[in-house]
Amino acid sequence: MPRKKEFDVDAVVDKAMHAFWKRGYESTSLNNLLDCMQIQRASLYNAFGDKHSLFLEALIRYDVVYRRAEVAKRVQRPSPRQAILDLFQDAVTAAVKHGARDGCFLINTALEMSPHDPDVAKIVRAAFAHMEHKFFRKMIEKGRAMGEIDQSVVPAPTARALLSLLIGLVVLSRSRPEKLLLESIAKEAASLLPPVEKSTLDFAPSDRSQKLTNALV
Amino acid sequence: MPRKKEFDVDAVVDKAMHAFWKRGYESTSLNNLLDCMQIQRASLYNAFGDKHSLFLEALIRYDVVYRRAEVAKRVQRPSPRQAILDLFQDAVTAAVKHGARDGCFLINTALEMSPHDPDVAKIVRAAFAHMEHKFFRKMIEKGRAMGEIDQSVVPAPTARALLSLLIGLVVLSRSRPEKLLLESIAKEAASLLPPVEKSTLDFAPSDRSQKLTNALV
DNA sequence: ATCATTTCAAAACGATCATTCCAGTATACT
DNA sequence: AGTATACTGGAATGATCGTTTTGAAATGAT
Repeated sequence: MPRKKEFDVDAVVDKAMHAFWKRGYESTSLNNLLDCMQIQRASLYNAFGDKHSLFLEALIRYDVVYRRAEVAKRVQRPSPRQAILDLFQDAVTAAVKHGARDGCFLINTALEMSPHDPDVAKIVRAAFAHMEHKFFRKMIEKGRAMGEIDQSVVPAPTARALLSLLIGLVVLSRSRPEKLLLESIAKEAASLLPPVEKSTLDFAPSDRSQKLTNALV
Repeated sequence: MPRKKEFDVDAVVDKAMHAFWKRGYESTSLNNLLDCMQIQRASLYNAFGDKHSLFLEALIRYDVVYRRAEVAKRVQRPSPRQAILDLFQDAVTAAVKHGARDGCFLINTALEMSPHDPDVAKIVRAAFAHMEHKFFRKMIEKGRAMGEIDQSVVPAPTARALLSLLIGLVVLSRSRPEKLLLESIAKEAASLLPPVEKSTLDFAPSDRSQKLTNALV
């Protein structure tokens, strides 16, 4: 009966996602979207309803395809502590690389729309929570259990601090994409994750004093 | 010869600032602005040129009146370390307080406009740099000199990390304004600023292990 | 072949956008 | 008094916004 759809829905949502990612919601016009998506007006309204619904689909797609899939890969890494530090390093590399200055779609959206748009707020909240619990906290707990991260590191608050540090890094990268600056932030993440102490002392010096400590034992 | 201006320019820029702060640049229409500023169209264009110029004035005013004046007050505090921690605590309090959910005008703008607007980018860059150098780094150096912050804390990278942590906190507060979550981030700032060790050991344990360390001496 | 649906292409909708222009009036200087 | 300027209150501009509608061609199942 019906004629078959002639475009790949996922593919055009992906294109819309990149358009919204680059310019935000308000600054991306329907004409911009149609140019990027290479479909007709009627097709867009038929497939997605309206601009706002399309945006939600694009945002969810970003969360699922870009963030959660990425997290799923990284959680399998053998060293949880290194997985966290690598995430920071990769964020720096991505921010510095030419042409990749659009930051994070979720963070951009969190500021532009979350406070005024409940639908968006819900997605953003869930995405941040996922990153906090399913990556940072999980990796810290795993690292502690493996004896790779010191027991003095309390998983929940440290996970939050790492998320906050990462978000700050991404925000800063949009106005100051200098590798040195961003890298020194990434390095501070390590300070929040002191490795287990090999010394016989029953307390844990910070990562910063690690060298001196090792000289003592 | 000329008739005197009948409105206080600073006062109307201040009102425009709050309008832009709340909704961003694109979502704030001329009519919105006129309603908030309580002046006529002609007066706005005569006094400021156009919307974009008005925005720049509003952004500069926010930086100078809100951020730099605030920093100027805080740098005079007797305890540099406490001044930094208080800044975080105050950020949490402001974010949680009802009706104060608009975040930071500079951070909002950094994401909405910086990548596409060189004029804005310049102001934002300078504002972040001011916060980093004239507050965080300066306070760390002062704290080290006073013997309040451990010598193992390297001022420049730690200042950057604290700025990043603060920005992350403010971003998160817009989608997850839960006091407990934000407070635990604020507390982690202390981990980056270990106080000087009173023990006879010549290395510095982290703030986290402070309690155990004190039990030893 | 018929009919439902999707496609393409374009026009048209009403609303809103930033900006300009206008006439009329009030104020402050020479 | 005269004149330059800033005010008020609108109207008007041209552009763009998101969305709806229209009409014709293409497609797929009964």
